[in-house]
Amino acid sequence: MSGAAGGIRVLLADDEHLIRGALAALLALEDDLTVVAEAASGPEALAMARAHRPDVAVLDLQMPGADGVSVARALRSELPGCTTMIVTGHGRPGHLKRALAAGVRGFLPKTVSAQRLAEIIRSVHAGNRYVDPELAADAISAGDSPLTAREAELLELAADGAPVTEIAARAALAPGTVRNYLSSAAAKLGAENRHAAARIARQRGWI
Amino acid sequence: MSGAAGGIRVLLADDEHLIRGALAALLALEDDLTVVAEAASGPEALAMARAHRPDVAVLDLQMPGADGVSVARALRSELPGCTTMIVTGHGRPGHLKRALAAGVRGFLPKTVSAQRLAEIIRSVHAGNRYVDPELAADAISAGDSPLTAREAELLELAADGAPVTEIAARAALAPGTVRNYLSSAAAKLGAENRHAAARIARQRGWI
DNA sequence: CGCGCTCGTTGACATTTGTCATCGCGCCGC
DNA sequence: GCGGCGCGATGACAAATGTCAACGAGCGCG
Repeated sequence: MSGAAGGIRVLLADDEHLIRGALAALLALEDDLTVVAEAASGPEALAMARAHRPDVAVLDLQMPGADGVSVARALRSELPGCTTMIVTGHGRPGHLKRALAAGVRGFLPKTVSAQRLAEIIRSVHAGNRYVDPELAADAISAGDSPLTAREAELLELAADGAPVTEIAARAALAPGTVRNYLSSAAAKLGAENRHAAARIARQRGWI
Repeated sequence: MSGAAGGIRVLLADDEHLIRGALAALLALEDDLTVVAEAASGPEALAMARAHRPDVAVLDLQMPGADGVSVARALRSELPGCTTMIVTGHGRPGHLKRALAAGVRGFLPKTVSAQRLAEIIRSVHAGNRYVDPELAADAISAGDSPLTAREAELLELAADGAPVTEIAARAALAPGTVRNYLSSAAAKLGAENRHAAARIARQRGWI
């Protein structure tokens, strides 16, 4: 099931051409790694994976269409033999949690070096897991989301600054109910108001 | 004043090791480009520029310490012979405007290819300017900030969801005054309230 | 100079938002 | 079955926020 003579077959997905191309060139220097496909969006990454059946998929977290975690989840069911890794610029604790739940085997920030990335690709391909220590520490200290499903949902609707009446309309709820949930969410997050709460929740990756 | 035998001397500043390293490797393949220094933060970029006096400085917009535009401004006065370029993941219209005001000669998103980047480096080094067409269109359609200095200042203080009283204290103003500015800013931006206004202003790069 | 203009500032008033006490519902253990 | 418990929902009340009209300071212009 592993790569052919060329070594480990890698899929690279990142919407930033500059980075993707540069990365491809750099990984190509490693004898045992072969970049067999590149993609600039979530759907494209999926299509490429179906067509080229890579051993390892290196996915950016933020891509147009579908984020890295969604792609990883889809790959897990469609191509069980393909190991997935997430690479991200700014890692939010919640993302890491969701990524691991989606079967991702590696999670690291873009601050690592290319050589380190190559090592990690080999490592996860060999069956190990790798999570960036700092991101792991953040995730642990941030802990689980204390929000109920309803609270998270309403907080997300409130995140763009919409007034309560609009949120109530969109959620088909009474305005008072909405206020109550948001108030509760803000209290749990230690925020002064729902807007600050939304910021915190987003920062932690909880919405 | 131009580069020595090695060609155009380039400084690369980006906090993402992965990208910076990969980019350096890729640019090194071009005969007429030499990466003489790399930096992972704003201050480091400045120090490196002072030490190595590059012909062209390629700066990421978002870096720890000081953003690319600040670095460009500092370089403009300290090393007039050094041409500056900004490379960014998500370009906001206001950033482009500020960058041009800071004397930046090139502004492009990370979605361009490495080869294109090399061409643009040569072009700006030759005295031309380059602005990504799409970013330019965004900037033009977004237009100038309609906010007065005070409005922008207070909107920025309001951006993290702080209550009005706290903003008033930080700005040494009466709460009513703060409300009035924020209200005015929200009206100009077509927002329902100050939080939505802050989002819009940030998106447009006006704060 | 005196005029009109804009910006910064303020307090009074209406509206929105946050807090609280309360109620109904479904679920689990006993 | 039934009492306790947590979640979802609601309205009354208090506090924060947004809206409005107004005033003074600075500035360009006839």
